[in-house]
Amino acid sequence: MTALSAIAPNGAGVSDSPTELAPAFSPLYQQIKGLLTRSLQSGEWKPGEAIPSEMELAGRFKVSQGTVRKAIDELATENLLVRRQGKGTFVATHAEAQTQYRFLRLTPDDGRSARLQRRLLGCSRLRAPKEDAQVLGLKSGATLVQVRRLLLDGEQPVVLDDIFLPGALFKGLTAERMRSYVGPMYRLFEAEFGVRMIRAEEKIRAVAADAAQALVLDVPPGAPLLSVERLSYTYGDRPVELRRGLYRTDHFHYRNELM
Amino acid sequence: MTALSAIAPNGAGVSDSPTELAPAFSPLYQQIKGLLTRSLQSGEWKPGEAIPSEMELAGRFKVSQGTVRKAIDELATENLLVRRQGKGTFVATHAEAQTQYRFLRLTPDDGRSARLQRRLLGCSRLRAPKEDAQVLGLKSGATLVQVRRLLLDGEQPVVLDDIFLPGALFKGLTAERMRSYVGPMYRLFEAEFGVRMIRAEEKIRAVAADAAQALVLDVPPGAPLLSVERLSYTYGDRPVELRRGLYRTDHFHYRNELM
DNA sequence: AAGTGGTCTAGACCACCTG
DNA sequence: AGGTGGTCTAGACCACTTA
Repeated sequence: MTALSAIAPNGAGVSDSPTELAPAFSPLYQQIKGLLTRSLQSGEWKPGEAIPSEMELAGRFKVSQGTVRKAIDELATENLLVRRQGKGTFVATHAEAQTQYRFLRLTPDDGRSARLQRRLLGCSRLRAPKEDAQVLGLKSGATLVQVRRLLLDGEQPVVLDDIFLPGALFKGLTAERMRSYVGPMYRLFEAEFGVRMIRAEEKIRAVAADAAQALVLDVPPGAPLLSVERLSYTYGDRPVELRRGLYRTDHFHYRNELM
Repeated sequence: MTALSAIAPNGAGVSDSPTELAPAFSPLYQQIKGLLTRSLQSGEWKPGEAIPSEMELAGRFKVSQGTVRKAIDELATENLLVRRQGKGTFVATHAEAQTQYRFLRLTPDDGRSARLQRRLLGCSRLRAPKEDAQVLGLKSGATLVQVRRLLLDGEQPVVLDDIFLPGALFKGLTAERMRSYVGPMYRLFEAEFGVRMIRAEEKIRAVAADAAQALVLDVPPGAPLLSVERLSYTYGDRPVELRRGLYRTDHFHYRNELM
């Protein structure tokens, strides 16, 4: 029997009093979705790998193909899975060119497709300040890895940012390791540390460059910069990365689509 | 017979040579989606109204309910339709509280749910500059309506923006009409002019306030401001509104979700 | 009770990819 | 040719709303 057999058809398991405001009803495909997510989370299927076919999963879970399909559909629109007709369904990854810089919304004002270069300015450990610990769901004083870096368009600096990661999840992350790595950071994170970034929230403000920032970004002190604070989440909506970035927007802009 | 009867099952209508790179295959539900979109576009079903039930549409188009359902599903995720279990499927609108300020991404830094007040600073007609005409898909020199307004949080100005609309679509739009209207602009546009905003693209930059802007927004000249340029689209991906806004981000921030 | 959307099934067939 | 995802159907039943 599968894990599903324990769940009553109407999801009546725990709560059966209609006075409760609990979910009280969970469609089969949602339960399947949960099981699939758990397999992703546990690393049973790794980024880039194919998951079992719809038919096989249907057999495993003792439901029809259509039900599995609907579960996979939702995971695909959430960018956890990628469907490829004729080939299979794959665990999403930050490896492919298409999804590589999915989270970087900075675009050159002209149509160019600039590939920004990375320059590491520092990598150190520190005790998490109360506030940072809180947003990352850590105890204040927990160890953080801080990575400071610069992104350049040719010779011109464009982005200066600090990346904060829970030390417990990123043991062994060093400047050397990152310098020798070509490709997006998020690819390194998922491949080397098993932490895959799923979604992120950003808070954007306009700020004036202070003296130090101005120097690094090669702008006059007081120049307006875009401040971008990003909190990234992994499976199960667990926050695992905090970024504070400063973007020059004299030749680039942050593009966004509202839907 | 319905409009569908003219479409061969394999979409083989026009192009049948496999050497072409044309779509060459369009699922039934996509065709249904197109027909539904046309009905929305033509105003057959107005914002807020219910569209026919799935069964009725299935009968009209001579397809199964499941196929209609899939078409509606996609239109619902694109926010063109809203499903309400037990009641029906409705044309989306900017009227409801939930979707009212869907496009305004500005949020107070503390958790408050600030309701910004609108103050109209001007409303005039002008000939479209070449660039503006181009992004709006108009001939340069075409008439534009320009609306300048200020959004305030209590006494404090937060947003200053200019709205540019094609004059041909917004005949009779006056400052009086807008002043007497309570509720979101986009609600007025869809209710009074039949122009419904579906989605938008924004370009965001950090800029320094010039003297005039600083005065209106009550900040020192040179203060950093968020520049937000928005191009809004209606049915059929036709651009119909250009906005240039300046946001104070000393107590607010632009929030964004990356997925 | 009747009507609506929401779920689930079983089966057929199509489009795409690979060996 | 055989496997995978993608489409479509017909029918059953469930959940929610309204009258």
